[in-house]
Amino acid sequence: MAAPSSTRAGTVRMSADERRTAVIRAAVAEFAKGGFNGTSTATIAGLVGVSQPYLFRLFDDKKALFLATVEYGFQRVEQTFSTVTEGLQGHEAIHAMAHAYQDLLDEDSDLLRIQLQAYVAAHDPELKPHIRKFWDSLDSLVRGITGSDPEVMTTFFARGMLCNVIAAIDLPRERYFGDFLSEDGRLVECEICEAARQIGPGGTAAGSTAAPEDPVTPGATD
Amino acid sequence: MAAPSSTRAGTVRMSADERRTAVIRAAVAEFAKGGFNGTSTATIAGLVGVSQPYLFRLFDDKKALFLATVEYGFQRVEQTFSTVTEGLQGHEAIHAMAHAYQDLLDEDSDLLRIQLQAYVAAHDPELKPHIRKFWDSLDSLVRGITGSDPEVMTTFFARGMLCNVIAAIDLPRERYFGDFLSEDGRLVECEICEAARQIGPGGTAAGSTAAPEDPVTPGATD
DNA sequence: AACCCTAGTTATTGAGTAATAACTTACTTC
DNA sequence: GAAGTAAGTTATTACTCAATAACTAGGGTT
Repeated sequence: MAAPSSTRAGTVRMSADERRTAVIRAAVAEFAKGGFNGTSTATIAGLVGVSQPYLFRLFDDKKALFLATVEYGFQRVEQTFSTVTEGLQGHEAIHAMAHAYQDLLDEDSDLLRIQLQAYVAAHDPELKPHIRKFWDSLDSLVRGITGSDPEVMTTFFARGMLCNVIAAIDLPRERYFGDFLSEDGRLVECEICEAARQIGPGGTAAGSTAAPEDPVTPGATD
Repeated sequence: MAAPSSTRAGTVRMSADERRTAVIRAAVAEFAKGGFNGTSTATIAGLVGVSQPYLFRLFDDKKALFLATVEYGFQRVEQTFSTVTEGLQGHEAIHAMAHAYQDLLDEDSDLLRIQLQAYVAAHDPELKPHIRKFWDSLDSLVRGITGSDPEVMTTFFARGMLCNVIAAIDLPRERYFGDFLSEDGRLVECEICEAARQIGPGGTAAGSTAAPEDPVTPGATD
């Protein structure tokens, strides 16, 4: 295993794929803050320690970079859902997902904020079809777990969007979700449960938040 | 009543207040599309038929213009809620608000989209306190009607945020709300009803959508 | 050692954009 | 009708930013 060589400026030299991954990771944080129009490619490049023009050899243009970043964000959410629902079904699985998503408020609010950024960026006709695709993918995943129960689907996504807004404007989470938390901070009862209980085995969910695997580099040794 | 005189370029001459109103109305549409960073002051100025520098005599800077526009958007929503709940209380009032908000999807989706734009713009520390104030104002209004019932509050705002996203990425409204519509297109049953029924008089709501008065010019003769 | 491929750089351009300054035109009022 | 005030303009600045072009350097392979 050759030691990674470094360029003149001290930057470690990587394969294009590795660099792309690094860029996307940094871009999540920046785009989550500034959105598509409020984030410069120079800022992202600076964050990963690479020159601004080099970004355009890794990505066709800014939109491609943005889309790759948003896709990564959605994938991480999907992976979180997949992880926390492993071995669960029906009510318990839904409960676990809702719980996990709310926990992202504390653990990785960038994932929530970049979703909102994606939605507003969807005004661009070039971006919109891709962003709808990401949404649909998430919808499919959840739909499979809820059994397409329309009430549960609506409530689940509605509450998710409220989480996103809470993250964006930094509202205290307890304002809208606090009453469903027990003293250990875990979600114990909610309307999703109410509806979900009808479609699967009941009981108190054993939902715990798993640190989501990174979908950009499936087998990466960080 | 003197006929409005026109300037050399054919633009009608207005009082500063009237012009500010006109600017804000145009700005709603533009900011709803492009957001704070994606909308140029020149575009807005062009839309109202005024030179770009003149905007800065009507508003301190771009942020002030944006905030005035967002405030206007929130006020219109509040006014819609006030109008449709007139004479109603409890379950019926909540139902009417939920109904009215969903109807904005078809009637004035800019009001929903500019909300999302406000939320993402709240990353700016100068804007955030104002935007939270707008949110809190809306929260108070709804809270007064729900009697602060936490479950209803959460469900109501959650569904509202889902509406916003549906407007932004142009999802078919039926996907998440369609099952609660009867053949005449009106909302007939939803979870909000379920929860709301507990806090007020039951029955089928007679909610209808009122065209909201314009809060920018309270007594304007358009 | 000559070649080639890939990672990366510097320099530059051209367009867009918020904001300022200084000027002009119209209405009002004495 | 002169003077003041309020509405609006043109011209300009200082800056940011995406994207291109052209160049450099490292590491294999033959």
